[in-house]
Amino acid sequence: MDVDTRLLRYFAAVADEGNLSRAAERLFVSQPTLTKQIRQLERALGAVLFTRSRAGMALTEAGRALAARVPELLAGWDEVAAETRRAAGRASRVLRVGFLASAANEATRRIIVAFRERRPDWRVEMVQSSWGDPTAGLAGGGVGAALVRLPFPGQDGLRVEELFSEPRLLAVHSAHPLAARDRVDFAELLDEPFVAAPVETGAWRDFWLASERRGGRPPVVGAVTDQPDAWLSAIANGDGVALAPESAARFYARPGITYLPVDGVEPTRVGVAWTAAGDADAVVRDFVACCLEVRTGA
Amino acid sequence: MDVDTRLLRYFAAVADEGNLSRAAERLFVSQPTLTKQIRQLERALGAVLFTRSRAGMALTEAGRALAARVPELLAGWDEVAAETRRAAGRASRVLRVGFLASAANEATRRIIVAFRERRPDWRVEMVQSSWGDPTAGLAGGGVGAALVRLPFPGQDGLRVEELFSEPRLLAVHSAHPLAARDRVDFAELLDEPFVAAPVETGAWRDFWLASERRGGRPPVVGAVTDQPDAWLSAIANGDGVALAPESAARFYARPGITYLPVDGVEPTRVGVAWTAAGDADAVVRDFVACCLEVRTGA
DNA sequence: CACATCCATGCCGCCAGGCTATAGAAGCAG
DNA sequence: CTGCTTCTATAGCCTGGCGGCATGGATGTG
Repeated sequence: MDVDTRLLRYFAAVADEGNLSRAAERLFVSQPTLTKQIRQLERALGAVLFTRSRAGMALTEAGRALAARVPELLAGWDEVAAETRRAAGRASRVLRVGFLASAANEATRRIIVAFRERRPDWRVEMVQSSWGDPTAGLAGGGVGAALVRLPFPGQDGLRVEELFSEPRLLAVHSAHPLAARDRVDFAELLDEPFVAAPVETGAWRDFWLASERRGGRPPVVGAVTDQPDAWLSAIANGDGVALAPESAARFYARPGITYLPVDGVEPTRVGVAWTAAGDADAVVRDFVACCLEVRTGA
Repeated sequence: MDVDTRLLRYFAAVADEGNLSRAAERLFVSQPTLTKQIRQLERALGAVLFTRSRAGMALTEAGRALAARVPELLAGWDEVAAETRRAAGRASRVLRVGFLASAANEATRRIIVAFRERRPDWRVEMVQSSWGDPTAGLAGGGVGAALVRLPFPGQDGLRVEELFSEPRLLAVHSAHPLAARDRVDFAELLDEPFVAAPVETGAWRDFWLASERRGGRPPVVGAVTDQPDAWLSAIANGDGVALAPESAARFYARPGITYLPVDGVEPTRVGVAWTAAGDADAVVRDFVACCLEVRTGA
């Protein structure tokens, strides 16, 4: 029989959560959709996978058998898709490099120029990711290397080299009372609503909320965004303030947004990341070498 | 990204055939459908998988990378689905037994009774397959054992025990000139149109066409069917004649069909088959033991 | 007993998979 | 050289599936 990996992901989420409503929320679909999709998978397989009750969804023996194997199936497909993309890139001599927001700022250009000098018959294709994926595409296998902001979830499973750091500023809408200040201390911001990254980005979101500087107090979240333009709009609309790299004042200068120096928060660090498999790839190694070369020269 | 195994099967067929039109025919979809589905897979992956030309579809480097891995992905899913079904069967103490047409004739009943005596808390669920699948469901993993007709393609990869054999008769429609005969020699039938099984059943179809008794002459195929009722209809309609097990005169007695003894063809052999994994399954072993027990008593 | 929470069903809208018809390009045979 | 064949691609249409919302039934909780 045929199956869509989407159905398998749905199944895995329900198996993991033990509850259709929570799994639906996690998958960004409605609960009736999920109940119908799970039923369809059961019909297609000819096996009951869950027992239903007010307490939620408990796996049956067949369900446990499937739950044990589905992760490797999904991972297998992801790996094959990634290898296919890598093969496509090699064939067309294109290195796909993932990035978030402004990547490595002005250094990005110098890195690409250096790479072109080193490998004139290759070109770099910059592939933007949302903040929902702080690995900038590495996790999904669609890119060979990525320019990232540290720290981020999944970092431990990747090769990472820090390139440089830059101080962080506070971004506020221009009518905000703090906009007239020369600088602000983070301690003054504990009750300010913040524009945050999605919850599933974990440590990355905590970093940009400066959670470890809040003395255990939870942040006030005014909006959640995962792309720069949405983030800028939320700030300009007064939904919240945000910590931003210093370069944002140059790369994201926007009417209605003021950037202020802020004391009491660590600088943000920019790095280059790649997968362990990239170690065996001379093209990826060359790209990383160019990043490190540009770092030294900066 | 998500993918449907149907798309991967389509890709594999095109990769194998090198031609959309032939692959479409093999997959029982139209050529425009296939061209659209392959394009969609390429868009989803972000990689060109084929170069197109009047000569057909040639794999690119990315296509070759994918083609190398897709069979194991598809086999992996099939195996997981089969294991899930087996787990479901164990949980509900149901042994699913595949069969074709009349299974093991009257012996079927005796086998099931014997199995019930041996394992009173279990039951047998008989699962019919079409002749398109002479393994009677074993290949797809939906059954734990199967009552089969020998020989059949895929047999070498399974465990098989012959149970008994029976002579073959000729089935003709009652207005056929041969219907009045007491018996017929196969040599007289070389120019008769035959009702055949699907081409992809290979050796099984050859067996039922008695191909090795035709001195190299290709059979005349009047119709192709894959289920008993369609087969009987085709014979009764005069589309062709067919070799049939002797038991067909009892199990498929039909107005308008006459069964005649025929000389010059081997008898048909009935067997029980199961997968190598079944050796480790005590329930499957017991079922096979019951089959052998009934064979001895026959 | 009222409410909350869980899963299931019904209905609707939109989109995807499949079809037929047909077009364009290119190779082949006469 | 021309007509035909064969290959893939596109357009338009139809039907079924995916997803939503509204709501129902069952059950646990305060």
